Amino acid sequence: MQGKRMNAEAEAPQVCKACEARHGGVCSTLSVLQLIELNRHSTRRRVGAGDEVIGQGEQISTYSNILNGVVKLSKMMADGRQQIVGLQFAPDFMGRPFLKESSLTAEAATDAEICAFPRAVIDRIVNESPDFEHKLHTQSLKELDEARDWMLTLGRKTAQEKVASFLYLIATHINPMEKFSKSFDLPLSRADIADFLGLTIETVSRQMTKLRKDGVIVIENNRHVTVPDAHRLKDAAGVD
Amino acid sequence: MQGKRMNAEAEAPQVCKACEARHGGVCSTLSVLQLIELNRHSTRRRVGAGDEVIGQGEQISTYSNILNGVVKLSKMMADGRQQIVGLQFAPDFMGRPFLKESSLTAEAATDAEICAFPRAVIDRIVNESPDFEHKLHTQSLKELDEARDWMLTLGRKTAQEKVASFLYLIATHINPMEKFSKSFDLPLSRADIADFLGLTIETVSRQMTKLRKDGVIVIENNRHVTVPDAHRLKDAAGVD
DNA sequence: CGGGGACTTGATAGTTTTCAATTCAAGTGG
DNA sequence: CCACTTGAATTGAAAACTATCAAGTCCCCG
Repeated sequence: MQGKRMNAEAEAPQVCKACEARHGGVCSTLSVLQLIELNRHSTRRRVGAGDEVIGQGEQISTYSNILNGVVKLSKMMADGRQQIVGLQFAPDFMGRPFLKESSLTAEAATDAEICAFPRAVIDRIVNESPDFEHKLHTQSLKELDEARDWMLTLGRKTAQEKVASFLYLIATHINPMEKFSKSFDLPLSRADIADFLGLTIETVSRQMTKLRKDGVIVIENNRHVTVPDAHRLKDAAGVD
Repeated sequence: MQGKRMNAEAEAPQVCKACEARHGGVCSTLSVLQLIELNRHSTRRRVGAGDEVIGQGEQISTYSNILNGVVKLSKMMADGRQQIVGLQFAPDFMGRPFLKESSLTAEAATDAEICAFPRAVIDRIVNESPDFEHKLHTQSLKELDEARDWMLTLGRKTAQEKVASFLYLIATHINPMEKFSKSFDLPLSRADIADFLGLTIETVSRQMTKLRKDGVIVIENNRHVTVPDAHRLKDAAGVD
């Protein structure tokens, strides 16, 4: 211990030690040395709800980890119609490896904190470290599974089931510590929920009201939702 | 040359040499030795239209390469509603790495040929060969991009645009040699198209008729489609 | 040539959207 | 502290789109 400075005993950067993304995030596969290297180039950043992290068609210059908050990924058509194609929660990795240009827009849905890395550094680590690519691959596959689940929701469910599916998704993702949160603030506005479900604001509102009147959920202040019975919500969502 | 038999000069298996999947498929990253090893355990198989390759909820015991034909990936709800969440063309790799159970059904849409590998062999090669995992990762990302594009179609496009989008997708994927095929046989029945677009058979039929009457497409014998002007189809699909 | 599945077409019903008005909550400034 | 403004959300009525139900037609195949 006396001043020995072997590489193997180097310490992880202070900010990483306390970082939510290390537990389950992509950084968890990195060696202490890689962590130090990556940390040297990373910038922790706070973004406000509504801020754009990257725009559809822009050059991809950085990737990021989400430390807390919710980020929405969306696509827009030429005439303005919009579809949210994914939500990302801590400790998700954000960015599309191996592509120069982003095919979607990433925008903070809530206030959020992210840890941003220059593209070049990540690309190098991917080449050097198979474990790191494996971790990214695993997350890509998870996102693909989620996207396909959502395709079933978009294509085949009724408005009622769609809204219930959305609430179920949030209840199961908003708090990484819980399997199902019985009470939570919605991270999305009615307009965003509509864009996620392929509905209009009015239809979302009507179906929320119906779920409330049916006793499946309790709503306070428009944004706070309580779910007395997870099974009833799951049934309403049409989930097996 | 005189009878030298060094490993580096071993020959790729005869079947692999002629294999479509080697050109652009995952096998293209393998060394000759790995190819020999993989080939020892692979079985080439012909499946008829409608045959199930793997079922939702089943154990995943094999992965496969598609050599020719089209395979549809679909999800079903408890009450029978169904959604096709992806189409795979040669030389796509089929299977969900790192998961024991399939979350979807893979079924041949047309007669097809596939090259099947036992799960264990692939899993080992993934561990040994970072290039192979990289190739799988790349394909996963491509599928994720396609899934998200389709989410926009499912959530925000009209029936007319959906059908045009489907035809555009087929025209750009049915023949790996062409960027856009002006004439092709539809690999899916009207029922399958409906399940892919989140519509009913009748609506698909009506929109096909409308596109035909508008001169965007020519239909012969129900299954054969000709597209006189790719731009008109693209516009009808609402693609930027 | 007949049977049967796949596809089309028509009429009607149902769901979701659109348009419009209203309520609500939270700030802002007098 | 109370109007007033503003943006978000709810509610209502009418319109539009897609699904459903019900015949037909076409085409492949024996």
